[in-house]
Amino acid sequence: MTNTIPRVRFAPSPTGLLHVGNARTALYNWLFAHRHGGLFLLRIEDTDLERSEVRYETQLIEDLHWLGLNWDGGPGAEYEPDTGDHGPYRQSERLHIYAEHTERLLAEGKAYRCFCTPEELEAERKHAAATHGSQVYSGRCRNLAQEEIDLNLAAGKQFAVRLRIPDHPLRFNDIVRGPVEFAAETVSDPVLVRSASGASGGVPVYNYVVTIDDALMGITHVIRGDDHISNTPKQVAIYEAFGWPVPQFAHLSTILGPDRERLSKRHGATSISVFRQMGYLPEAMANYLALLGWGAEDGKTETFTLEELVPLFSLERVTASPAIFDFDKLNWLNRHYIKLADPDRIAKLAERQFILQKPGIFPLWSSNELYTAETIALLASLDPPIHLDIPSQEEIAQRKAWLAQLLALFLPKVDYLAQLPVKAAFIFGIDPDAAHADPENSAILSTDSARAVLSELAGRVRAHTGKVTADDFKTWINEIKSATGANGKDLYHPIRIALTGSHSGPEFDKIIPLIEEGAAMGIAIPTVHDRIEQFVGV
RNA sequence: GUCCCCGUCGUCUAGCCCGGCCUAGGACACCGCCCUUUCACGGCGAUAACACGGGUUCAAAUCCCGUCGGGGACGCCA
Repeated sequence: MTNTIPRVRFAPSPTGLLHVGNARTALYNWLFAHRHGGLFLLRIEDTDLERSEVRYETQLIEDLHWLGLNWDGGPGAEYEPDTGDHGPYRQSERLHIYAEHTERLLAEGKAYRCFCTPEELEAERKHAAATHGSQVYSGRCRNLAQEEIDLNLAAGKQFAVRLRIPDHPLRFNDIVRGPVEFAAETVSDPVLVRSASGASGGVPVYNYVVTIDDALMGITHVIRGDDHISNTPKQVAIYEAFGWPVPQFAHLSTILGPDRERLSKRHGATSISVFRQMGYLPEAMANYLALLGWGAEDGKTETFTLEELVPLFSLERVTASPAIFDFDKLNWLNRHYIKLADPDRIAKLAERQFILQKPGIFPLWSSNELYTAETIALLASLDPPIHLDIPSQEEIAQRKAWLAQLLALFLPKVDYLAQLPVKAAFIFGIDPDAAHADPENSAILSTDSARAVLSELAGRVRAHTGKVTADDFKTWINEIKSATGANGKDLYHPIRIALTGSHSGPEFDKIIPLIEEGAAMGIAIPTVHDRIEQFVGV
């Protein structure tokens, strides 16, 4: 065989949202292809007609693109250099191909018809579990006489097609784990094609089609999850039956939750689209996934872009042991990339979180610029005219500047963007009763000094007219300091509680303008005056 | 139960293939200190691991065997 370029594929089934484990598999395939100048294909494994849904395929493609991955063939590919030779890329569209191959195996005696009913097989399995434990198919239909087969067929008996597993050990090379060998006796004759009854009747089975597809698509390296290891000997037998070369395999270890069980929804977010909605950045996600089961050669570098990853990546360096998904480390990377990211991009994403969590604060219009002056004028000139209540460019700019101020204060406090409205909640008002009731707060507020500080503050706030500036506030604090003798925490804590509901938070210099300017531009925020009045009134 | 895979700090990992440079390196988290009215950010620092038992060898995290522990597969699911 001549030197062909490596060809890899990611072959998900569209039966649910893209799980982080599969996303990592996709990423490693992508990295491998790019590292070696190979081709990366996306193939949709939709042979389970009952569970496959188109919307999952659409979502899958979107999630993969979001992560920064692209592919050279398959649905959503940017270009398809070899659709003619290797497509289509949905298994449901390849059924005729599989049928031809089945005929061939049957004719050559490498596969046989199995007339066992599901009930019979179930009983066999139960019996095996109770007695010897090895749940290998008995091979009852393996060597039926031709007359018997004809008789069954004539009687209209349903049959599945099974592969005859050869009697030598089945071996393959795993780049991550080294050579692996299965004794023939431990491998069941796998069903290749389902029997005719049922919704998926007559449809070939995953293990079979995956092998045919991989072979026909010229896949040289099969990179997938390690839950497929025990399928591999069956697939090797299929390659052999057809006389095809067996590709290299690389089985990636499972991703576990903190309790060492397979990562699942009860551990928290597991779907790429959920992380995305929570406000994780794709570069953080990709970087984290790359690190889960792989490490750079220097043993030190941990932050990379996809482009930086490409020349460093190699399957030989992929870890064989299972990895526990560490949300803390993901968060660290996300914070890291939030700091590096273009502020406008973060602002847009942040705004979306506010729109979803605090409707009315950032009306939808501020996040898009769809309405140009021309559009507005055109609509107004119609008969009857349509008037859009659109704020001016200045107003929009104002709000953006205000958001930028807010982000400067709260971005350093969040792990992901959905936390923003929560961390900044006090800006939009506090519950004075709850603030008083908090045990830590009430301890601070119960001193005479605190009472004096707040009454001094209330007096000054009442006497003041117009916007309170950061300088005003600073002056007041100094005055209160000399009037009451309070200093340090005794001085600042009560004031901070009155203003924000908590004794800790960003500096007054930053909070005061944010509150006052926000209120002035029409955002529903209680002013400093209202806050203090309300708080001391309780 | 049978088969397969895996086992270095709490977590992700470097080192393992090609024994000595490993009194085992980095990162996240945790803890402490500094900065700071406070919180966060940032800076500095500390604690912390070769699953266990046998070999082989002058020398083992590294090679061999066994034990234990964890995970996966055993479907006419993918």
